Amino acid sequence: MAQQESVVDRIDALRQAIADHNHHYYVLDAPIVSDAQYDRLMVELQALEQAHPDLITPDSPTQRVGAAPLAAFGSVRHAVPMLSLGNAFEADEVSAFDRRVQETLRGAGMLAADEQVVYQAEYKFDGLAISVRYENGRLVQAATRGDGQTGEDVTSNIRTLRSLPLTLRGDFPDVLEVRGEVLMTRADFEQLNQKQLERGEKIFVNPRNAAAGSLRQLDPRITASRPLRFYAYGWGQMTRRTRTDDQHTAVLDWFETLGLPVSPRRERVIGIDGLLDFYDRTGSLRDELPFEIDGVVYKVNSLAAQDVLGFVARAPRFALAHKYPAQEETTRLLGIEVQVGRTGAITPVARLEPVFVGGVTVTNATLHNEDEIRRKDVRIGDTVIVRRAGDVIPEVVGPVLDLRPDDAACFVMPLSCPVCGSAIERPEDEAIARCSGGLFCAAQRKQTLLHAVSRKALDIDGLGEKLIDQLVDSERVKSLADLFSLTLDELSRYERMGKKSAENLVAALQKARHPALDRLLYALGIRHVGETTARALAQYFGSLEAVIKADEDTLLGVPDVGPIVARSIVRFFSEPHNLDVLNALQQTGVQAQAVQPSDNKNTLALSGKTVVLTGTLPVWTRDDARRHILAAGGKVSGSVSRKTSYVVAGDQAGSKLARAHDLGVPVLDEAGLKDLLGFSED
DNA sequence: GATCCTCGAGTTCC
DNA sequence: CTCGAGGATC
Repeated sequence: MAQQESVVDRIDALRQAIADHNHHYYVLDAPIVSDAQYDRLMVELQALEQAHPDLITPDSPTQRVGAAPLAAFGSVRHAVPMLSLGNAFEADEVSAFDRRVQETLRGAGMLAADEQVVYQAEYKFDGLAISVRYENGRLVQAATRGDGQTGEDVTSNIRTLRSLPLTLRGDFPDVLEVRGEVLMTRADFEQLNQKQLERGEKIFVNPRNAAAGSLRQLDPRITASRPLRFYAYGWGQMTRRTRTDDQHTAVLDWFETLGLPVSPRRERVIGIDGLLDFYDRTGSLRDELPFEIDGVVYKVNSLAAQDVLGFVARAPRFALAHKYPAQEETTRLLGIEVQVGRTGAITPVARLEPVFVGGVTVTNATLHNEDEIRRKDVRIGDTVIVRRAGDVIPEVVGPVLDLRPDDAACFVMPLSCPVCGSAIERPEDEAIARCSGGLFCAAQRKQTLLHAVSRKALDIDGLGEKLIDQLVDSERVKSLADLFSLTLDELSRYERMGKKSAENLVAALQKARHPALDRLLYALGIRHVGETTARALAQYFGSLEAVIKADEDTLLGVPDVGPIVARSIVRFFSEPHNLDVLNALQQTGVQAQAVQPSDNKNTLALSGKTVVLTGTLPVWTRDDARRHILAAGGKVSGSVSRKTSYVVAGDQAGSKLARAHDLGVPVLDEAGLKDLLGFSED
């Protein structure tokens, strides 16, 4: 008997401890035991319950994953309807909302003439709205929003969320319907997808879909394995309010004392200025939050005032959702075309039904390569999710499988180049397919020319895609050298070429006849020779002739040149066609400026240092900063590593700054960089 | 041989 | 910016 007693006590103690640890881990975000210790408690409890099945209760933590899979979700009628919120995108819509609230409250004598309304401002999570019902402190039911009146019964799935207590603590009311959002953090989402990938299961396109998919599992064991969180922001039926206060914020504070995870940021703000300020501050934090939000929500903080304001149709008049421009939208994938790049790389491009996302209308997006299309499983005719996040370049995230039409077609890589008809080849171990036509292919010739005249190469202004198209199509220009024999008169005959434009172009060509050696080398478009390698070659050899004469062994002596790059260079200069072009260039008076192979390297301020730039600097552009660093003997790199000497961070610095902190790399601002470079400040 | 780091190449819209 | 792949390093 006594032994039985102690088993009961032990089981109680274990359950209490596990609930406590869940609370610390998920709600307070401050775990007090290790995962291993937690697991040991759980294992002990399971063992005891197995030995004494009669002691198992439904709110034991072992019973989070309860019964067998469901055949279908039942439906639940909400005791108090789950409403949607009015939406605003623009500041003047928010002003109008605030004005209406003021008028109503003044009319009811609840707001003095010169008084501002007090609001609670909070995140609008991008997840799923859920209502969780507690009776006598026990979790008895959970439902989705559904149509607002009736939702789906997801009780057994919601019970598996460890952040949600199965029993409330403290001074709880008899009946409490907690309203909140189920979501997945970005980090958990990434991890889940990683796991799905390893197991060969389908990956989710974004945290929201992952959360929705996880919650809509008929087998709660699957839901239990998914890292879902819950944040409370409101309530439905509630038999008693806090006795102390009559404020929205106070009710949520009270929820916290009941052990419920409450929306982590809720500020009291005053008047329209407070609202818009919160919107702006949150907007600049948005990309760094651990979860995704699609806006913020404002609620009149006084509950008495909320009652007075009441409801219109299906939305409360006391609350408003202020949304950020969508970073993701869905649209239709009309087709997949291929582009031919300078090196012959065949890039599939998605043609999209125009869609407004992230502030611009997107019609095209790269799909990178065949593997990428397969990995994302996008098909022509699919409804796809398009994202245009912090970075500028739109991206097809993935298909909405539920909306896939029966006739959706897979992309097939063409066998021959759409421009020149040459075979398209893809080496076994490479991701990229290439047109084998070389410079026989007009697309490759055009891209090669565009590359040669680009800003970082010969920097010839006034030679855009349109003109190059015409020059190449008319066969007037077959190689880089032909550009330099263009005359004012013949240029004027091309479309959209006025006299002034033609003069400008001829002047730009004249200026480009004496490029720095590294620019010329880069302009030639030798495979594997980019800006950095071109500079290294120029430094090492000093003249174009020396580079042409160099054999593979000599080239291997150049920093950052290995066998593949060396072979590529030798091959380029042994190609008769390329030598012809170089001769022709010389004929038209193009002569690279010789470079002094430098040896004063170690005397400069930034010799041997690697600097990474991130964010927007207050005065200099990125390119200014780059040039100054190079001039001081430093290198500029794109990614932060342990070898990075400094990170120069400007406004809106992102992941690189975080990584710098992680690795203990010194961080400078623009002024710090200028100090280092010996610029005087004034 | 593995791992880390850096470079090259391709990309969208206005 | 992001990938893929070449080069350097241990």
